Amino acid sequence: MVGRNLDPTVLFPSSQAVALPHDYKCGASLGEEAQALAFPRTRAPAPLPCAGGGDQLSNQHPQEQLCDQHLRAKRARVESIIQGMSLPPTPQASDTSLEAAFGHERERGGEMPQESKRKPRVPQQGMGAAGRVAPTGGSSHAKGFQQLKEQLCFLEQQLWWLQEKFYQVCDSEDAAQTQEDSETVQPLPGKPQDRLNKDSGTACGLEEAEDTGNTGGLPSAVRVLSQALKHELSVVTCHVVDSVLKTLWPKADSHIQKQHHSPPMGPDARKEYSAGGKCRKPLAKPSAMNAPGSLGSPQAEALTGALGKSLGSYAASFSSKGVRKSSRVPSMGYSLGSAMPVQHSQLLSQLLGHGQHSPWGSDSRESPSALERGCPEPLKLPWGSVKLRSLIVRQQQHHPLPLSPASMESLALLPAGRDGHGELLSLTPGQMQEVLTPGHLKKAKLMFFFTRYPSSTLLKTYFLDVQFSRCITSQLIKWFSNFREFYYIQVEKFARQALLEGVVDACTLQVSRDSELFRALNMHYNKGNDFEVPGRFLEVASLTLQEFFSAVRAGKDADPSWKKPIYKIISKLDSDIPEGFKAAGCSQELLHS
DNA sequence: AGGGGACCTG
DNA sequence: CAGGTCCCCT
Repeated sequence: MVGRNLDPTVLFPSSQAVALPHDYKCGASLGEEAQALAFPRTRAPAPLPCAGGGDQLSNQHPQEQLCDQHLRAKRARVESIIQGMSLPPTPQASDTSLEAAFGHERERGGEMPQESKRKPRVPQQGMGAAGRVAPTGGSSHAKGFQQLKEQLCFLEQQLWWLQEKFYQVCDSEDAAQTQEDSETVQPLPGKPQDRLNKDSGTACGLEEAEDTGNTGGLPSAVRVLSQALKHELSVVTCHVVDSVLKTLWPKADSHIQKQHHSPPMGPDARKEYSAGGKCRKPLAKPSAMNAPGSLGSPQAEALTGALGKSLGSYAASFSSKGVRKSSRVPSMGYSLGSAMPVQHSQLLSQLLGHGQHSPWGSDSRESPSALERGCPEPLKLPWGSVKLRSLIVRQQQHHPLPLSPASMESLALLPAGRDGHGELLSLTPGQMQEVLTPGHLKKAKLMFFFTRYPSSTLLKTYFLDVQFSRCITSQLIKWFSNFREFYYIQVEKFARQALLEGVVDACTLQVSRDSELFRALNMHYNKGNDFEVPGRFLEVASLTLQEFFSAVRAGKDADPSWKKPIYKIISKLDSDIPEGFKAAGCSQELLHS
């Protein structure tokens, strides 16, 4: 499936839509920035109304003064809103200043050419507390707070985007009016700061646009439209702000407390969290992502593992034993509290008519269950994407990039490391040791239903996602050797049992799907019974049983190598393996099915 | 499930 | 010698 890679332009297909000024600052730093950007230098250089800016103001046209005052008042309101949103939830947390928290982003902002500032800059919800390398000791408390800030930032950016969206509509209407300003101001095109400050007063519907004079010259119909749109925008904005305050703060407290009482995501905690992922999943959209059998889960878990392990915080695997038929809700264990921003981004996307194709890339992944389709398309990625994925994971380790939960999700869709747990060990260059995973084992077991004696060349063609080495090859060979061993032991056991039970005719020994022998074999090779065992296997098993029965009855088992003729017979009964097993990543999916 | 050794074979 | 098989053991 194309589009699963992590090319930013793919991750953010409508990056223009989410484009935010690169130098946009979250939280406390916003005020300063907004001042600088909101007011053209040629006008009042951001004086406070009662702080001695009077001289400059008095030089201005009375109407301009009025306008300035309005603008300043509105700016103050917006700033207070945003600062309020960014305030630390607890006094202890206030020592981590937002300035410091986003300092690196500020630095980056200065280096970027202005046009590229529209690059989407979404905070790393997914990495959050778990995936970030905390430079300063990094107590879990601080991490939690840091993450909250990032969530805020995320929401704020959506606010900006919302406003920009609105202005895309209004721009054409405003063009005539703003042109006269542009002669003195020359604002950068498409800078939301400008726009925000132009219209920030309408936030929460406190005032309407006509006060600002923005719509002064417009025809009344356009004006009505403009006001209606602004009103809608205000309502949406209010909802977002409200939900930030309502949803985030209580959560913040609980998280921070929780983090104080537990070590950062030990194996047990990880398991708990994975299980609890169901509950934390956003309720917003029942479609797509919450769909039972959605493919998000296993890979997401793998990613969770990758991220967790990237911290070296734990080394335990947590292979899911979930049953496929039960509605396995994807457990997006990105990190603490990540569900909320996803929810909001989806909500906003829908509000803005993006539907499933949200700029956060959380496209629907509803699809038939993995085995019905053979192997899922996200897993049919070429090995190159694994490298890409590892690259990104590594980059996130050292230089965390702002990745939204949804983009982390996309990342999760890439095949994890060979081990199926996304261990970074296998992602590090030089140590790119290919390892067979539990998923590969399961795949091999299923393949055993078709072939008992696969050659190494055959194995190579069916484990395309494995970089074969001498070790890998012998490991796989060994697996099948073990499979055969178990298989023959079982068959021999049942053959002897049949003999003891007085079976006379070997031909009466048939292995059916409800026979004990089949159940024993199926239990081992097809645990979970989520694979339709081919009828051919039953025939082979029947024949094996008969051969063993006959041999034992003939007393051939006195010969130490009495099994070898049987092996020879059985080895000729291999059948073709379905092509579906060739799909790269199939093993990953099988592991979780 | 899988490690390891003995043994066979091309 | 490498690859493969079998057997024993944990």
